[in-house]
Amino acid sequence: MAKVTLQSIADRVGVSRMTVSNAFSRPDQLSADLRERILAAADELGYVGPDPAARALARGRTGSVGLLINGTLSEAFEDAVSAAFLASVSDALSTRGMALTLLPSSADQPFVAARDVAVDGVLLYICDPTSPDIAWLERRNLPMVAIDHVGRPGIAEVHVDDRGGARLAAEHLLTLGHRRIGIVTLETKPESQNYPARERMLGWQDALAAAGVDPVVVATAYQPPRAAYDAALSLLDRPDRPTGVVCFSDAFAFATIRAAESLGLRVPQDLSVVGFDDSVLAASSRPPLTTVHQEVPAKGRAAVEAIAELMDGRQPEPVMLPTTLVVRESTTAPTSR
Amino acid sequence: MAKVTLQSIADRVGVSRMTVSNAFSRPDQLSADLRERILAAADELGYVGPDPAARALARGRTGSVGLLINGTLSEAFEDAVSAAFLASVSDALSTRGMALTLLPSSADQPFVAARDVAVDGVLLYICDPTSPDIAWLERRNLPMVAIDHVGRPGIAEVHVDDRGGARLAAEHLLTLGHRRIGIVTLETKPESQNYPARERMLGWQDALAAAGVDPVVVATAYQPPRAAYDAALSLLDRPDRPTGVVCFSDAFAFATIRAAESLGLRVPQDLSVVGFDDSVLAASSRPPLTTVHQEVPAKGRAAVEAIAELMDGRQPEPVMLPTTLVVRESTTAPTSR
DNA sequence: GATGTTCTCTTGACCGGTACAGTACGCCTC
DNA sequence: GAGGCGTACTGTACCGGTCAAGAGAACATC
Repeated sequence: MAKVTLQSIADRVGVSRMTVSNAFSRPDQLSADLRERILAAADELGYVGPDPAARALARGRTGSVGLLINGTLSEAFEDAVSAAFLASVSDALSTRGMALTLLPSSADQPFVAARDVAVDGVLLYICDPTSPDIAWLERRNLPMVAIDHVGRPGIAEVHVDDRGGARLAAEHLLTLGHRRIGIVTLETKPESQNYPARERMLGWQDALAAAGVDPVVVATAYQPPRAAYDAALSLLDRPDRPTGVVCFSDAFAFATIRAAESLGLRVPQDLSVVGFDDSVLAASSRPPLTTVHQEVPAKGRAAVEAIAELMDGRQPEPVMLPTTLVVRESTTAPTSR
Repeated sequence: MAKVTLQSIADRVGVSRMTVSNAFSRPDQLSADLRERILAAADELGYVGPDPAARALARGRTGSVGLLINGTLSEAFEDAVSAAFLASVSDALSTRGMALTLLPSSADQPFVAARDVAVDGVLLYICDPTSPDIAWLERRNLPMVAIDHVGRPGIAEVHVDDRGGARLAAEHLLTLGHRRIGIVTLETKPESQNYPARERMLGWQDALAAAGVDPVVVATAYQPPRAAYDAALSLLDRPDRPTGVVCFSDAFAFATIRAAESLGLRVPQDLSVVGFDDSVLAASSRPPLTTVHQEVPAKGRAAVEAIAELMDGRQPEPVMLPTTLVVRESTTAPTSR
């Protein structure tokens, strides 16, 4: 059986191909009656609808937005926060009639998704700004929105108030009376600045410096929960261990709590722990985690909003979403010792 | 500035457009010397590479595979197991030079991704086999692979030995000496049979029936952890409560453990709990969860393998991956009471 | 009754590539 | 030196749509 195209339907009905195209894509351009007949004929011939690839070429839009993530996606998905972000992005896109295409990083592979996959715009989620993939995207002149990290000139931005949130976390410990405070965070390599890690560090330091407290910092390369656990151990397994710890994320906080417990310390009695992100697990963990809440779904929606504006030729305002402290049961006043 | 196409490069170098195309897509078709010159000219003109949309139309392949998930993606992503599956799919695809496009379900939306998005094949992950989206995909004649659920004739399948794994879980409790056994599982609506839920139920029943044990079943609509928690509560908050429980998933098991603890029951001393999936959280939870292990990354790879075979015109064998029991600390012999 | 207007449908060009069947030429073979 | 063959490049016909401008008829306007 020959392939069914607009032309075969047109021949069948006795109209021009363009009219058939309009029947599908611009119903207001023809009479309702004729449209009915065309759709009937199309159905009869087994036509499914305009071919997406052909339409993409003709229209200059593919109807899907890319998401670039550095490293393997496994890492990204295993984190509750990124998973929630992805979900909200995808949901927001679909209400606008677009799909989400995941662009794997091209590291050590001949296939360069950023060059070879058809998309109308790209969200940069956890990306090294110096990555060659971003360079490809720039050459393609694709609209880009950077989430949670500073991109380059010409790249729109959506992020959260990491610094302010971190400040709240540290101030919370200070207000409770803690003075020996530890920080368990992600190592920020100088060349590939992890924006949230840097900003959160600044926020903690803001608050601690204002109170004249000198924190003990342990930082780890990205590989929670194992690495965070080890880092936390090294922080806690010493005589002058902190009474309170602020952590880069909830995942880091959970690792820290496990490390504390393995040393026989109870949270929060012996150690107060503050997370960051307020992931779905934070409320139901034991003890329920005091953490900094960020609006992940709103972040996804804002990113989609921004990319849509760019695709329409407008220039979106940079977005910075608020963070708030959520006090649960993993923090309390230090016991005098 | 005019758009750079193969033609403009061809004019510049003084060769035919086809030769330029070959320089990019089939390097063996021209001399290395000329190819160099063409690439240099392309670079100079700011050419990025063959336009993906045009190439997709001409070649008849888009280079991306769709993933259809029923319901909002939020649900899918929040589950550690599906997230891991997605990650492995995406990684496996990228090594084959393909990207993954997420196709949101069309429920209550005018936009039908299954009809309008350009993909070369589709993975059906957690899909109602009767969904209209699948009907669209069938009309488009796209290769399809169903994961974890029975599709229809013509749809390849990849799943795990749910039934066998469930049997192992139940036999484990029986071997430990449990005789009052509960089941906390997902409700399977008759019309949209959830394949894993049904198969696992069969597996539990296989083992329990063979031992002459009549389980107490509580099933819940899909909305863990809250619904699973409530279901588990109703199971445990009675005088003749079970001493051991098998659960649909690790998430259900965690909910069950929380429910038990809220009633003052200790796991495993007062209640043994077995999960399913062996998600990343199972080993590090407290207590570490006895559960049924399934090879999620292998499942992703197998699905990609199958879709690739279909795209090559071959017919893949149905795949069934093994499951194994992983005994940790959430189960023990029942205390006589 | 000449002059808009609106509604419907058609015409022709174009989107930016790739497939396939040549053609031209150099080299080897006997 | 005719025939055969491999290499390097070209010509033409698609792939299956959409856009923008135009043509013809029906209806309204003055």
